[in-house]
Amino acid sequence: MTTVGPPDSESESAWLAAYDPTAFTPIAVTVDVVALTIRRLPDSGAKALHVLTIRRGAMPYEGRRALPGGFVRAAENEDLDQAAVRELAEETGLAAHGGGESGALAAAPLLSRLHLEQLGTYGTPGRDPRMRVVSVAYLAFAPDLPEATAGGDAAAAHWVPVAELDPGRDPEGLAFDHARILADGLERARAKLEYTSLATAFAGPEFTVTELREVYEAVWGEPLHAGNFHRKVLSVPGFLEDTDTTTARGGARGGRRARLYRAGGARLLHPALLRPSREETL
Amino acid sequence: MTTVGPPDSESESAWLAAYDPTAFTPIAVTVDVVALTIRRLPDSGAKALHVLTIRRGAMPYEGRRALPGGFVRAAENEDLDQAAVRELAEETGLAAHGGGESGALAAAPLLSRLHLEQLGTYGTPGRDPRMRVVSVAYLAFAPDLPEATAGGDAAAAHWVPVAELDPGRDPEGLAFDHARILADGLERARAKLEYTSLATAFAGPEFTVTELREVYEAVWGEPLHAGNFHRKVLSVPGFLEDTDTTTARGGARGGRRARLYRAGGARLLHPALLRPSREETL
DNA sequence: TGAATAGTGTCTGTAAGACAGTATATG
DNA sequence: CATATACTGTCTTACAGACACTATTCA
Repeated sequence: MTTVGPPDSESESAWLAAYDPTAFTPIAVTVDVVALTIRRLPDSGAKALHVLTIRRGAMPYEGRRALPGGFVRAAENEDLDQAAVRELAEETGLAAHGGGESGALAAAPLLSRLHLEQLGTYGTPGRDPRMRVVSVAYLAFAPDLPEATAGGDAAAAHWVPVAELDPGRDPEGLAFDHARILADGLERARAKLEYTSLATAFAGPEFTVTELREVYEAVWGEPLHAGNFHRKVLSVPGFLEDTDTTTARGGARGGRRARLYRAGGARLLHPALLRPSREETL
Repeated sequence: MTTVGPPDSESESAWLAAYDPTAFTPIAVTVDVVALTIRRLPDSGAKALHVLTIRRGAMPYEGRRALPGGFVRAAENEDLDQAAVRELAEETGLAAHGGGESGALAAAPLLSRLHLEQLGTYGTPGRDPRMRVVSVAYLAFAPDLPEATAGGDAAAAHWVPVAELDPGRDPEGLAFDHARILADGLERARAKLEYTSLATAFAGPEFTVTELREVYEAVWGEPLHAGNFHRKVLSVPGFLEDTDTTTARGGARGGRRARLYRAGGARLLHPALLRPSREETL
């Protein structure tokens, strides 16, 4: 650290006025993760979008669902992205909960197909009743992950269908402002499917066009025309790459075998796959 | 503030382990603002996109350009958005620099047509050599503002054509990671022009189609076909609203008078106005 | 063989871009 | 009138959605 002169409180060039607790109101920095995956509903067997939630084990909002998250470990020089990966790994139990700095690294292989991006930062005073907390929210997409098992905490982590958390259907709602964060994350995810190849992050390394369509249907929450979808995705350059293989079997009750594809190199889709809805939404 | 039990360091439900300086590495929270406007270049007279910058008056990066920004005033319960507006108002001198909590409010009338949105959060360890700083970046769009005058600080604020800050043309570059933040802000602005009515935020309350086209050309940095642009923007429902008036005069060297429009109610454009570039960008 | 699933052909309406033309202002 | 600027017509190509059709596999 370089030593600098007098404070200049109006710009980043200032020294923190702080280190004097009487003049400095601390702000805690946390990360929260909206982790999305697609899994079958236990009852209907239909594929639906799920979000990872925990049960809070302490006040406030004790017993309520919340998004996984926690403090950024500034003392360990932890980056924001690292903190998000670490929290996700700990909550899903996908990495040994050995704690310490190895957490994020140990998770790397299992979470390798994970897509992670920053969603936004939520820092309204009062969003946490205890103190001033600024939370950097992340959005994570992953292929179907194993049932989450709580890390070391008392909190139990579970995949919950996003439809169950819909305001109105959910009597209690998520803790803090997490309902808002989730809503922002869902809108971001829905929009990104339109013009990026993100949907492939929800699928395995090889997938059929039908499986890809089910991803779009689960995230957008509406059925798509199978035939037109098929022709459209194959016409986008660089989106899908043919593996020249097919599934081993057709449908359970008959049906043609489906061709297998892997994600192509394109990250931006031209032309885009626009959502059918949002018409006359004036 | 509610009193809670023992710390549970893995989730937001924890008390800060801190207030004990030996166990707590503080993180400073700041806001930085990418403020964009469109003004004529002094020499050519052409309209170009400008960004607001200050000259740093203290180490590190003393004398270098930087984005305006500063600490969030946690002690005053300041919201992140408020902090961004306050910093912008102070740096542009658009509000009395009376300081204190009235800063943001006093700026409201003058900055009323301002569009402000969160851009992203930058918190990589080491981005500020002095201490750990997490900065929430904001993107602001405004019609041509008066020449910025430094607030109370020694720093001088100026509108700079973004082309001058292009890596390669700019020998020294912006301080900290502000070049990256600016690049992210520009890409966001360019993308948002495509599918939102944001361009009208750069224009006055009433404007011609040609003025609107100049906004798109300045932000995208490439010429557009005047005729096709004209027909296209008028075909988007809710984008433009006819005022049934025209400009007082035609062009300086002859030419028809242009019809005046104001921004319509639509915030999302259907169909979108896609950038001509980005073709075969595979 | 019948049903289920995968994939294709074709038609229609909408929209983008190229380009040329018309309308109305200034000097 | 020459010229500059605003605006419109029309043609071609591309793409989205509707719908019907063919292809292949399973029980």
